[in-house]
Amino acid sequence: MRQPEVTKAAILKQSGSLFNTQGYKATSISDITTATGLTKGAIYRHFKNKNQLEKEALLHLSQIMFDKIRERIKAQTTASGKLKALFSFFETYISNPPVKGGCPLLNASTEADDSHPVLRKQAVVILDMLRDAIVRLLDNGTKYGQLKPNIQKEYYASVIIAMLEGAIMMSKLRGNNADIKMTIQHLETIMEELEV
Amino acid sequence: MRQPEVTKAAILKQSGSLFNTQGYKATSISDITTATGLTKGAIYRHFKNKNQLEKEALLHLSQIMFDKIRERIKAQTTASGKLKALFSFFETYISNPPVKGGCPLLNASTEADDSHPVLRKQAVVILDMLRDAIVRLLDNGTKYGQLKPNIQKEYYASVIIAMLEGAIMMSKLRGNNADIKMTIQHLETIMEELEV
DNA sequence: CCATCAAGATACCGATTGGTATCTATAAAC
DNA sequence: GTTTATAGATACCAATCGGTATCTTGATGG
Repeated sequence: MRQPEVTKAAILKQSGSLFNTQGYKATSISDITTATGLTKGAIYRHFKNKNQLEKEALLHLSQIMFDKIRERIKAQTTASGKLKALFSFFETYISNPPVKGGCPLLNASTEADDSHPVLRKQAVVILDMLRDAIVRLLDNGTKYGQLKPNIQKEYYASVIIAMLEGAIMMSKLRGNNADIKMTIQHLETIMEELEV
Repeated sequence: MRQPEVTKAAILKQSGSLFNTQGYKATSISDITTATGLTKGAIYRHFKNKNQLEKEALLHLSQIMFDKIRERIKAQTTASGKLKALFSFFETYISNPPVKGGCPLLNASTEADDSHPVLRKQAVVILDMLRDAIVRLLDNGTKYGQLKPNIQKEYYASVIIAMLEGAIMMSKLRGNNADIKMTIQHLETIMEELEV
């Protein structure tokens, strides 16, 4: 019954969920041992310290997120359709969250930006991945003549991410998805303006 | 030299700064005693427990924020000018922050939403105040014929707040104000569409 | 079937946590 | 000038923190 990879995956899954709901600092190693049924010995065998566990757990959370996004995007054929699929993914973030506790990028960013360089660096990487993905979608849209040429891609990527993350904060705080719905409605009108 | 109100104000100021940069959970009472030069006895005389101190400190932070916003808004005469003044206030949030550690609403929201009901409730109140202020600005704009009639005020308030908060997260994480600048540029084009 | 080595459990460490009980000192009231 | 109330200091508490050293257990290669 000894499967180190399975154990490590279980630690990442449980700790990721706890970090994303309670916060990184607020989640203790003891919280993770009770959640996993393992002991400190098992955890510190796979991760050299808590910082490293936090970093890997955040990466794991973002991978879950990106997998779900990719899945939805692949089902669409046009750039505009793919972007709208991305928006609708975020709309389900409140009612049917892929990971408990809201957006891992938002949570890690706000907790880490001033006091946790390791976590912050990992969050920057994730933000870059998200931005690059959106830029690529826009770029393909213009390349295949689905979107207007000369679109300021970085500009729209910033606007889209800002709106989605800000809306998640609002809806998460209020406990309903009214804000995220309105925000996505606006993002969809932006998209229509970009279509040829 | 005994001035309880002054002492309480100093505790709120210092603890607010610490909570907003390090996080609420990550800031200990000891951190606050060293920052203020006071002792635990002084702090627990003015606040019955840490939760209460956190709540009042968040309110104090938001008051600083709203005071600065009001100041800028008063200098403008039109609804559109007042809203643009609000945007430009958030643009200075990174380079010249009125409170260290980014937006108190964003920070408290993401930390509290799943695990800290007291702080969360206070954050909801602040979000409501911000939203109401924007709705009122839009309402006055239509009333005085400066903005188009039949504007969906709640819709635009949501969009504006989402964009500002999301942009602060991004710029704070990256350590530059490129994202917030682009986002505000977009908000200004939205405003121009709303003008008569 | 046994030796080996790593996976994981147990037990412990000093430091720090939020909180409290008690004491001292100071400013104001009379 | 003495009393009184309270602001604030000091000293302490059990619980918990992240981390480590050590031990036991289990799977595997020979």
